Amino acid sequence: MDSNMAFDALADPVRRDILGILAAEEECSVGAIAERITSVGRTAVSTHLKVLRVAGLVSERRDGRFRYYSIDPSGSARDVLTLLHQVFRSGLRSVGDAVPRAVEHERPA
Amino acid sequence: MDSNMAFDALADPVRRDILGILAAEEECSVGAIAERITSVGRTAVSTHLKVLRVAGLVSERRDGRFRYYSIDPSGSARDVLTLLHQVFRSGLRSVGDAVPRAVEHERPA
DNA sequence: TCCAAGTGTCAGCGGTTGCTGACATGAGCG
DNA sequence: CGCTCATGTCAGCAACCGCTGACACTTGGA
Repeated sequence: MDSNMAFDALADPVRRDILGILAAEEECSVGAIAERITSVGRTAVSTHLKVLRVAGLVSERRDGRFRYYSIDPSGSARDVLTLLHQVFRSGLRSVGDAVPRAVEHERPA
Repeated sequence: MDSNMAFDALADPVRRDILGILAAEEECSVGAIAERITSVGRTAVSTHLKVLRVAGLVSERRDGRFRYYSIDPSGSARDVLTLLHQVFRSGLRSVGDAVPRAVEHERPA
């Protein structure tokens, strides 16, 4: 039941902001993320990244003094999505159809 | 920005339990739900249902002294799913395909 | 009209969480 | 080596959250 932590991690607006940045940037160092997050300091960003990593939503790559974080699409996000689909199945047929199609013409920056 | 409340509502395990019950029962009174939730009392269940309702995840129908709650698939759950799909797009192609198919052979208890 | 059932609301408390500043760690560089 | 940079970790505090018991409200029925 790893999705417990994932749901918890997703509940924080700052953490969702971080995920948004990573979704757009592909890979980002802690400092680069902290520069964009103006609501809290670097320490808080570091802690948030740990929560996201433990929850299995992002992955970490170390390179020298830097640590690069990126979205982990094969992590617990799958469980979250699956669970939500099971609960809200009816009426979500359109989302399940529309979203993957919208992904097609998305520009990978 | 209604999905903020939805993410927050989904973060609580008891609330996810309630959603699971409603997903299986189609429609349920507060007392019936509280009977199945053994971890907390009726008061807490009532409060949780309010959170879920304000967040746009469940809908309420009043009938006499009873209040029947049910999943609201057209509520903010769509926004949550859409947002998650946008963030975790890559590698979720399989989920977007597999889940709706898996729903087919789900036994309507 | 009175009472019981179903539910919402509130005060109060205990536990949790998130933020910050200070310190620790570890890698590059002179 | 010694210094600096990038980052993690910790203590402490303030804010928030969830649970419960008591009470209020509404509805249905005798």
